[in-house]
Amino acid sequence: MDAISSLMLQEGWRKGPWTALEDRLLTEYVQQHGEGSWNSVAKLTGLRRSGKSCRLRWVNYLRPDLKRGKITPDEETVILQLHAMLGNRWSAIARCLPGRTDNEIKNYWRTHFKKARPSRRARAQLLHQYQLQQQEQRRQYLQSLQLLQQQQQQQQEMLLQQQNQQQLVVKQQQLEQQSPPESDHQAVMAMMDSLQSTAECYCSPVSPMMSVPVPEQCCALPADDDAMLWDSLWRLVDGEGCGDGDGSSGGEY
DNA sequence: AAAAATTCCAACCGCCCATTG
DNA sequence: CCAATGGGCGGTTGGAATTTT
Repeated sequence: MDAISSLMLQEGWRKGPWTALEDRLLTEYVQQHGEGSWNSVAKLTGLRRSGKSCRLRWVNYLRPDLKRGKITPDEETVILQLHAMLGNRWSAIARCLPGRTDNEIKNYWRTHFKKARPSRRARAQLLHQYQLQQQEQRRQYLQSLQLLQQQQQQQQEMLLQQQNQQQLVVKQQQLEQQSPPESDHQAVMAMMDSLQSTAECYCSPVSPMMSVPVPEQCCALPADDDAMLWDSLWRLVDGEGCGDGDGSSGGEY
């Protein structure tokens, strides 16, 4: 409690819910003197309320032109459109909705549209959807990986076959030329080396696909504590959202 | 049926700006 | 020019009512 508030209480200022009598005194004051000069309400009526408190009570509750009851779908549309344009400028939005107060609109927005942590049931549903999505992504990934490996294997086999055939042709040509046994042996060894290096190249354990993290590593999430999951989910959602207009609010949205 | 969670809303708080003396 | 005051505004709180578990 700040110094002014404690001083007000010491001097007998009332706080909290208004009584019917206080409402009547305030209404009579406004009828006689009009709106404004709120600090003189206490002096003239004997009401033990601060000027600020009187103004708030009048503006948000006692004003005769206030519209009671729930916000209508039409009003909701106006609120959404204006908030998209103006951001959290509740008083400006309220001026476009006769009979509604900035406080009312602010409360309505916070209750219905503010991005908040969803209910337990909603969280469970979202988590279930997320898990199903992850399973399907993992399945598709493994399937494509398998297909790619099969293709690579086939290519490798075809290449080896081609090279073997070439090797046989060359050897036949060399035999026909009746070259000396030493050089023949060297040529065969060289060809063997060449084949070996080609095969190694294709069977290399560091193929590009293998550098991609496996799904199990990608999807490693804490089993019990879903806080991190929700944090990242809301961050994802935030990233897709349209932002907050003027961005003037202090960390709430 | 009861406890826990969530929604709703009146009221307050603190900051800012305009006015006044 | 400057401090005091009044009024307006957006953010936050507290508790009753309602809904969910």
